[in-house]
Amino acid sequence: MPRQSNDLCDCRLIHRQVVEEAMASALPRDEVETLAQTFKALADETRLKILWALEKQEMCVCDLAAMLGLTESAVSHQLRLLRNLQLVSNRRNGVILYYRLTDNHVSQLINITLEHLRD
Amino acid sequence: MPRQSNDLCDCRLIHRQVVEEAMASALPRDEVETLAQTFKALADETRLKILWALEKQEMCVCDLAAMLGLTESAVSHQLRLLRNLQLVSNRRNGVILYYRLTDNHVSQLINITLEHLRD
DNA sequence: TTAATATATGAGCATATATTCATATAGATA
DNA sequence: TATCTATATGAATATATGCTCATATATTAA
Repeated sequence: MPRQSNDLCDCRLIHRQVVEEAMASALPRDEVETLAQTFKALADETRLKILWALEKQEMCVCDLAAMLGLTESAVSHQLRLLRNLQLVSNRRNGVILYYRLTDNHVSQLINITLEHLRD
Repeated sequence: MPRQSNDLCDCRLIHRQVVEEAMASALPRDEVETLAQTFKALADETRLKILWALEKQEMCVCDLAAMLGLTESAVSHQLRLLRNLQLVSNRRNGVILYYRLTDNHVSQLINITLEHLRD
């Protein structure tokens, strides 16, 4: 097993040029992280259902809990995650917090992905 | 705490109509699952790097391992996952398996998401 | 056939994640 | 002020996930 300890790695290198090209055109570290973080937000059925519902109308925490059949605590935890990523925002009306999508980027992503999956 | 045991759920129901509308326009179960599965595939930095690289050129397992600084076993496990979702395919040339994207749907999704993140 | 190489796979481990339960907080109401 | 309500949060738990190590498989070469 030919190994080389150079600046690339310490495992086998069959196509050195290919590897160097791939590394040269790799995504910047921060963009990979942000991409992964965004897809992680969408990689959960509960969050997908929440985002899908908020695309149509704003909803409070207990409405979402009722819709999902989950505790309000579970929904609140997920909303915090989505809030931290600025995917959802809320407005307060008295005691009730109404959640909505911050913008339409997320729902666009979901819809585009749906289209891809449907063909 | 007013509770009702009806066909919706057993938690508080503040806006019954809103909840019913949300449930009526909810995504079908299988589409939510497929969506989540797809986003899960993209929700990992290693897999994103692999897909990004394969968008430019086909690569074998050890090339990918060299590029990523991971063991070939780790890469092989991720490739199996991507293969099962039919996001990547391979061709054999002797002992070497060359991996490529099955189609351009995935890279389109990544690129669209990147654009959204950049503004 | 035997040995070597490239990749695949199963088990195990460490970490991440989603939910629940108990409790805290903030605004409304008496 | 005191209390109630809607939501938030921390801790705990169960499950999922990514990687490593050891081993298996498939193709080539001797």
